[in-house]
Amino acid sequence: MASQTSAKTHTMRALVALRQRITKGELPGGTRLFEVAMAEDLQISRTPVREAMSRLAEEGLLERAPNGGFMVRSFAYADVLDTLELRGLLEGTVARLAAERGVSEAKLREITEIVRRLDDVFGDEPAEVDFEAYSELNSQFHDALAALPGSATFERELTRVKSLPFASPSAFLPNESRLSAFRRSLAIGQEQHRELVAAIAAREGARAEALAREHALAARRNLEYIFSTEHSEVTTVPGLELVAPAEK
Amino acid sequence: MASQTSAKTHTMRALVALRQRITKGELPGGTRLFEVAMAEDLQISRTPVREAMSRLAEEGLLERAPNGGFMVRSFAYADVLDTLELRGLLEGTVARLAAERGVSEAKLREITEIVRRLDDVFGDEPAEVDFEAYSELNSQFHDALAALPGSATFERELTRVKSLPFASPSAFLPNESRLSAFRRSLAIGQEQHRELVAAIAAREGARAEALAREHALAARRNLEYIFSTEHSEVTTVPGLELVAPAEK
DNA sequence: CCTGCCCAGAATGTATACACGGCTGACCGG
DNA sequence: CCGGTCAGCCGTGTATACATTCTGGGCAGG
Repeated sequence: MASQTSAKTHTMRALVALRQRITKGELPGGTRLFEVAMAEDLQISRTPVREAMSRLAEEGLLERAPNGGFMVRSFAYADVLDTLELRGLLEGTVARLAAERGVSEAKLREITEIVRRLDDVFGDEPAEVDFEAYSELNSQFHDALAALPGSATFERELTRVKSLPFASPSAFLPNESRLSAFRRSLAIGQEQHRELVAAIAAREGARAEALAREHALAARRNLEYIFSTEHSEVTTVPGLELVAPAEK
Repeated sequence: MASQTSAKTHTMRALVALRQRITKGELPGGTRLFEVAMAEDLQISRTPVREAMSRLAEEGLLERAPNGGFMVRSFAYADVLDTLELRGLLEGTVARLAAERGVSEAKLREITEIVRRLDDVFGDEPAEVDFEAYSELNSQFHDALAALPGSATFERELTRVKSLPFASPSAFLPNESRLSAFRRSLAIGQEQHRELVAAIAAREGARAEALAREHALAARRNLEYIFSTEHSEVTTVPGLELVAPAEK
C-alpha cells in the first residue's frame, strides 16, 4: 500500500482522492467515471470505489448517469450563483428562526465566543491577519449559526449546501495572495457577524434574516469580481476550477 | 422469485420494498438496518441491498450510522413542520425567480395548461372531484413550477425535498375519506395556482413569492389539523406514519 | 466489588468471479 | 451502396468468500 492518503478505509481514501480530482478540475464536468478504470487507477477494488462515488453523488459532486454509472456534475456560472443564493436563503431563514424561537444561553455564549476569537485574529496591525485561523473560525461561526434554531432539517440542508466547495463560507474569503486588497471586506464581514448575533439575541427576526442574507451576498460579489477580472485568480480559490468555462 | 415488485434490477426492488416499509411505519425511526438480515429477508444478496440503502440515505429516509451501517431516520413533528417550511421557502423563491427572470412562452403555456386541466377536474358538481386526477395534476403543477426559472440548483433541491413522502405537494391533499369536509380547500388551492401563474406572468416577483409560500402553508395547516384531532386520521395520509409519536 | 482486559461473534469492509445487457462495428445480403 | 443483423466487448449488476473492526460479556486480578 503506497498511497495512504491518511484515511482508515479504502472507501474513504477513494472518496478523498476522487473529491480532490474533481474539485481541482482534473475531471471536467460531464466526464463519465468508469468503475474499473478508476479502481485500477486508484489501486482499490471496484466495491469501495463504487461506494465512494455513491457518496459523492450524495454530496452533489457527481450525478448518476441514466443507465447506471456516474458522471462529474458540471457547474455553470449560473449554477454557482444560484447555490450561493440558496445558502443565503437558508442562512437567512436559520437566523430568523433562531431569533423568533429564541436561543439557549449556552448556544448564544458559544457563538459569541467564536465572534470574540475572530476579533482576536485581526490583531492590531491589519496586515497581520492570520488567514488560516480566520478561515477556520469563520467556518465554525457558520456551523454554529446553522445549529442555533435547533432544527435538524435546516442544519442538515445547510451542511449539504456548504459541502460544495465553492459554497463553503470560506470559499471566497480573500486568501493570502489577495489579502491586502480585501482586508476591508474581512472587517465588514466580521462586523456583520457581530450584528447578526446581536439581532438574534434581541429576537429581531427580520433584521437577523436580512443581515444573514447580506452577509452571504459578499460571496456572490467576490465571485463576480473574480470572474469579471482576468480569470487568473480563479485558480487561487479552492474549489473554483470545476466551474464550467463560464461564458461571461 | 415470488415478489417481483415490478422493477428491473434487484437494487430497485430492494429500494422500493425498503422505502415502502419505512413510509408505512413498519420500521420505526432509529431502527438499525442490518445488511445481512435485510438481505435474507428480501431474498437479495448484500450488495444490491447496500446500494439501495445508500440511495435511501440520499433521499433522506435513512441516515448513516456513525460506525457504518444505516438507521431509519426519525422525523419528529417539528422536523416535518420545518420540512414543509423549507418547501414553502424554496417554492417561494422559485416563483420569485421565475417572475424576475422571466419565463419562456412555452413553459408558461405548459403550466397554464396544467391549471386549466385542474379546473376541468372539478366538474360541475363539487362532490364529483376525481381525487386521483387532481393529485396527479397537482404534482405536475409543482414540478412545472420548480422548473420555471430554469435553475438546475433550485429544481434539484425541490425535487429532493418533495421526495420525502410527507413533503410531497399532494401529501396533505384531502383524500377520499375526508373529501367532503375539505372540498373548499381544494378550490382555494386551485385559486392560488391560478393567481400564482398570473403573478409570474406579470413579473410580480414579490407577489409570486408570497402566493407560493401561502400555498405551501396549506400543507402545514392540514398537518396541524390532523395532529390536533384524534390521530385516527394519521393512517389515511400516505407517508405520515413514520412521523414520531409527536408530543403535541 | 469493581475494573480492565480479552475473546468471541456479529456486522461492515473488501476483493473478485461471474452474469447480463447494451452498444458498436463489421459483415453479408439486397 | 445502404441497411439490417449478429457477435463480441465493455461496463455495470450481483453474489459470495474472506478480512477487519467493533462490541458486549465474562473472567480474572487488584
